Amino acid sequence: MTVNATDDSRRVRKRNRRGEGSLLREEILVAATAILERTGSEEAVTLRGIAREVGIAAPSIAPHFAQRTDIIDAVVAKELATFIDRIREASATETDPRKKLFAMAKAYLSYGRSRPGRYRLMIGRRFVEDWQTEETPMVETAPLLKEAIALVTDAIEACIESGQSASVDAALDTSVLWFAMHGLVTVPEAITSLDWPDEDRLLAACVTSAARLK
Amino acid sequence: MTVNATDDSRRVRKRNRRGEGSLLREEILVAATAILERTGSEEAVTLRGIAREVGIAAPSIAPHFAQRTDIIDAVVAKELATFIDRIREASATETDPRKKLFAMAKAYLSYGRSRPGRYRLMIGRRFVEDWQTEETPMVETAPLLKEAIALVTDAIEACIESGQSASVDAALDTSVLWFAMHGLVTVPEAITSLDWPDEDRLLAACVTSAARLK
DNA sequence: TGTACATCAGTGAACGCGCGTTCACTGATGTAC
DNA sequence: TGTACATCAGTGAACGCGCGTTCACTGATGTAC
Repeated sequence: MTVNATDDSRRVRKRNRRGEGSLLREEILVAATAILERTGSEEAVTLRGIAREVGIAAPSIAPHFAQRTDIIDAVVAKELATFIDRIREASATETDPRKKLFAMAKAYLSYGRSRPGRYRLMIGRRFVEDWQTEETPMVETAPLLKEAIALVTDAIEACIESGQSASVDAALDTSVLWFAMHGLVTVPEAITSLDWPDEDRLLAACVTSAARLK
Repeated sequence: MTVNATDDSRRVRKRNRRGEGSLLREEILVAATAILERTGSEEAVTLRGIAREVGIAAPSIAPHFAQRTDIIDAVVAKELATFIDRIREASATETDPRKKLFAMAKAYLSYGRSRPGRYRLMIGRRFVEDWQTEETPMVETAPLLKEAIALVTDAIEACIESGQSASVDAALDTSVLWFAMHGLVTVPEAITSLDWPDEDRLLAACVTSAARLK
């Protein structure tokens, strides 16, 4: 019986070869993501927990990430890139602006549904951070977000031009669509005591109302 | 110098008189709410932290709450009641259904803005809980929520009847309005790197689009 | 081709901290007589 | 009216736990000669 019982459960792991030490960085991020998604809690992503998952000693994380929050930041940055990719790809699959809007909304929803822990962290992070430390700088999200926002606003404008939308302010309605999609992803997931309408109908209703489609 | 330095910072507090021991229960809830609102994190609401805030020893909480999560549950239950009250009051201030909708939406937004920690906990709690423990029973939220939902659905239906709304499914659009309001409360608060439109315009856009007002 | 050695990748024990929880206790106060 | 005492409200020291972090270390491996 060893003093530290967690050693028993440590995964077998081969040390990286010389010059390949930075591979561990990726393993750390994968483990942090897995823990986050499993627990749904940012606080549950601890250095020791990650170390256990990867099969290393906890201090081995230090050369790769100075602070625990840097790991979270890296996970968020990676997830945001993936998320925006999905939106971009969805937009590219259609040419009709109305279909583009639906495709992007569907991509948004299925992303949020398939990786709820990461989605929540990505959209909700700053809130807690600022209040707790007042110092952690935010991941540079604005350029990527603006790209996705522009895709939606352009689609709504195209719908207005083709007479498919009654919107008079595409930028404003883009925000409304975002809000509605965020609610669609998070609210039914949280409030399970109610009978929600069918998800496809909710999705369609969010898009048609926010973009004021006729 | 005492061994436990936190004793030094403990608030001065008079013990309750005989038969009034349950007053401490209220003090515990007030302290838990204060910590939650200050930190924005449910995990930051610890028994020792509450004890420090109230000015008691940590074990004194045990007779009032068997588990830490019971305190959170009690805070959520209390907040939900307050929240629904605000919506109900807002609805009662107007007779015109269109104005009713705007009044309720405004009440929703100002509630969320003024007590963001509690709002997030109230709407987002089940998510984390289920994943972590699979056992904590949810506060009985359904009846209160259904009451507020009915107020909104009724208002949308009245708008349809008076020709003010183009909605064809008031219940469905009530969900959309909820989603949009939830997004309005939480997304701009979290994503501060973007320039958001004016809040009044966002609020108006959420209501008019979700309820399909003409 | 062989070998010495610097360096890289990571270890393991130890630390102090805050946490939830236990358990024997204390002292004020209401009440029975 | 006075007093003994049961009870209520809460204490304080101690526990084991998981955490982040430190620091001296180890042993495999690539490279210079």
